[in-house]
Amino acid sequence: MSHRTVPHHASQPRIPHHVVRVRFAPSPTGYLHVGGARTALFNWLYARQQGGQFLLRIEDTDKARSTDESTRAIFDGLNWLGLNWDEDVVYQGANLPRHQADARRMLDAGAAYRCFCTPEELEQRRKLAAASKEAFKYDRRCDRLAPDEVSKRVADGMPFVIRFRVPEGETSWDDIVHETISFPNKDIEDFVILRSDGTPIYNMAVVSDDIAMRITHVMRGDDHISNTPKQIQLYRALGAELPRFAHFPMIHGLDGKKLSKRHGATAVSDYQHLGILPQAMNNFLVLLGWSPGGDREVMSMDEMIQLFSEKGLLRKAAVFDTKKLDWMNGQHLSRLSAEALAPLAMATFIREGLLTENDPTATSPEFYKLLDFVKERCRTLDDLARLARPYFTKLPFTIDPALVDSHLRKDAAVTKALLTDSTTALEALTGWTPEAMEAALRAVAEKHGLAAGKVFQPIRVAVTGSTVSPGIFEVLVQIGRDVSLQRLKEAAALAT
RNA sequence: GGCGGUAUCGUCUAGGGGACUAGGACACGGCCCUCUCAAGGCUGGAACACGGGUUCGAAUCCCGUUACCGCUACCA
Repeated sequence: MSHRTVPHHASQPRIPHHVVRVRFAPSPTGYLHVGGARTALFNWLYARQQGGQFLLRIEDTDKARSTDESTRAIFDGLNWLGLNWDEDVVYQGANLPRHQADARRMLDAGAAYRCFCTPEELEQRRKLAAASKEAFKYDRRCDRLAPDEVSKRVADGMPFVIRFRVPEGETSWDDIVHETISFPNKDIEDFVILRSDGTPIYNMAVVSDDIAMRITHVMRGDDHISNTPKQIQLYRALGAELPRFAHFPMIHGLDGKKLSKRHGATAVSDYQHLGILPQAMNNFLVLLGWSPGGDREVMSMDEMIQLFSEKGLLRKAAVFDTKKLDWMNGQHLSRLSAEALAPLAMATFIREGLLTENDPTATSPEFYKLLDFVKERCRTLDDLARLARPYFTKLPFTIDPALVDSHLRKDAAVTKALLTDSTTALEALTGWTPEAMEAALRAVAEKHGLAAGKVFQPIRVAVTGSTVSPGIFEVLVQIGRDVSLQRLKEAAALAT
């Protein structure tokens, strides 16, 4: 049986055929999860590198599961990641008339036929096949109906679906990731393209939309590999040029199973709220299923665009193990200039009460200096806010009671003496410089017969309220003379 | 069950017939640096699923087995 093509006369916007057009087509049935984000990222990188277009299509045809809230979550996630899309968002549900028209064209051209079998009958036959351990495949009985009989049933108002008649032969394509993949057509059943209520089935809607959107490269998860031969048949029957296909490997959970909610944080927004930088998230995701080759790992967005290649695409599913994400975030955090980091850290600093909306200090040289001061020892934005807090000297300052006990009240007498001597020594300084402080404080340590660290650590706790900070002299400079001395005195008072 | 896909350290990966006593990164251990914590440096343990071929030679090519994953709806 030879397949017939349907003339394609819908008018299309004129787009040079060499321009790459890719799309991300999520269904709005939940948050944007990391697997979807990775697919979006790959498409975006490819488009940006090729100077093409990255389009967004919301596949909202499943009215029961789709929500506006999910659509917003997808927008928010993509925006946060910086994966900006071109042109208007396409809502699949709005294209129903075209989906129906395309199905109709195939029916009229004889590439598809009406099927009057009810879901119940089909279910029955499926069970029967399963019982005798046979693979069920629709037996085309309705394709053998006489034309008169078909007309009669239609006239009688009998409900029917439209099935695509899969021609004989073999369907194969040159996948960008997998090279040649091929399916014997005998293993593809005559699939439904239009339901009895007139709405399209997934494969129908996708192909109709991808043709209309002039998609040149369909790049998606490899769970779509077995949909591809069906879609290729549809392209052919519709007389449309085939896009190139790329099937990316899946992302699995730690247990090797398909990633799902029970694997913990899988929404990109989870990581946003955990203080992860968007570029670190992208960097981490891009390495799941792609490698630039060699030892390259930490990359800026621009570098990713430049380096992204078909050749580096992997075929094996990757396990989503976020241990490396924290490390990667720390790398990006320290490499970012304070000016670039400040806006990214804004939300966290506001949440932690260090800044307010539109705070002028957020763009001040002092603030940038502070970020540079602490960023290297941070892995997340939360770390950054925590470490920066002691230097907001206008804010109330308290020392964690647990630290008061462990660092000030333990050996209270010695600690008190150390703190008061240090305070006196620092007060006597003519210049508030690291060099002068170091000399003075090491002298204090010597006087007490202690290692310098034994003096520095109580001071650190006294002035930062923490056991972790940059070098203590720089800390004292950053905090300033008056506040430093004041905090030292307060800490000494606590050491009893 | 049928069809399709995949298979290198715990994890992410380099590797595309000899350069492999298999490299890097995360994580873990040790050491160095050091006023704490990071960062950084050095270092240790840790992998080519199995079996057949092809070849002078295979992690790399072919076949099979096994395991895992996906699809198998009038879901997307």
